[in-house]
Amino acid sequence: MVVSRRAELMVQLLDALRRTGAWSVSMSQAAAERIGVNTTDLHCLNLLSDGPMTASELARRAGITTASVTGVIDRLEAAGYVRRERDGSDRRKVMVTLQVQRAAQDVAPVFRPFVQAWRGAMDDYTDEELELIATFLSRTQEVFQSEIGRMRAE
Amino acid sequence: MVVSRRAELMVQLLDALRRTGAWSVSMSQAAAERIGVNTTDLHCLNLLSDGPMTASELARRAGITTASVTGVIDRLEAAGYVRRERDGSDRRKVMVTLQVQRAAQDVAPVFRPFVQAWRGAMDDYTDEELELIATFLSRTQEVFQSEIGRMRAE
DNA sequence: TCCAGATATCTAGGAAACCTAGAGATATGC
DNA sequence: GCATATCTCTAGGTTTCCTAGATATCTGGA
Repeated sequence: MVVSRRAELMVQLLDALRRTGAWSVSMSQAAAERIGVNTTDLHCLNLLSDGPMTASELARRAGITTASVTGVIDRLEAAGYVRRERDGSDRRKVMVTLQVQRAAQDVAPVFRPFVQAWRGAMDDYTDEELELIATFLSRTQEVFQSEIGRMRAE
Repeated sequence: MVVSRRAELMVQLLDALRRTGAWSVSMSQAAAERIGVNTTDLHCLNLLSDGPMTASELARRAGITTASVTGVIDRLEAAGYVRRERDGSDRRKVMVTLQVQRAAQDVAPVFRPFVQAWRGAMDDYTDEELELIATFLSRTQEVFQSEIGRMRAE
């Protein structure tokens, strides 16, 4: 059976995406261990780097219950990585803010060697090629986001 | 302060990689829930799709202890997703083999809508562009692999 | 050949993190 | 003003993970 070059490429690319995801999980585990937090807590720090959010929203985005997120915030706050404060306009809400300086101080050094190696691996791409890749990642993110939304809705 | 276009692009790309990793975690959670396994077990299925391996190697690659992997294999075997068999040449070893047909039957449908949507998002890339992206993912994987190795070794 | 040490997996028991259920505090709309 | 809804937290149970050590098997040297 003849398979088109295109179809072959798509299978190959999908496989690469799957494997990259697997390696990304391993990287998170290794980094979390170094930093001294668990992988869920590190994932939450990652999400919080998009900006402050309420405890509920963090729970929703992290895929855990609001009961569990209380523990996550407790641990991250004790470590000094986040700040918890009541929302002024709605005092039921708890805004969780990443302590950027403090978190970067502990997290950045762990990822620095990776980032440097990865920059090196990107050296021979042209700016145009990097833009193409960035767009690819954005599109992939969008698909993840909408499909996850659909999966959770159904 | 003036920042080069290049440096800006790298920061942007690194950020895209970080976010994509975060979405990938959410996708795994949502998929695992649908399939009816936990995320560790799904991660192991993912690793086993590279081919059969011993219990120890699975533990090492998944980043869990050999004690924990026993439980993982127990659950996956009970669900019919893997087979456990003693290695003929070294009877201490347990080879774990993905039951491809059986696993695909339950796992593929969960990812099918994502794959279709993602294929759609890739439609307007040329074959050459897809090859570029595939190479980018391979390189990124290699960096993950070597850096994780280094992190665990130190 | 036999045995000591190494290796691979599993079992037992405890710790960590997650979940469900519901309480307490605050907000909203009639 | 009060009933209902929303947001976070607490309490208690479950699952999954880990550490420690048991069991089975292999390897190499006496």
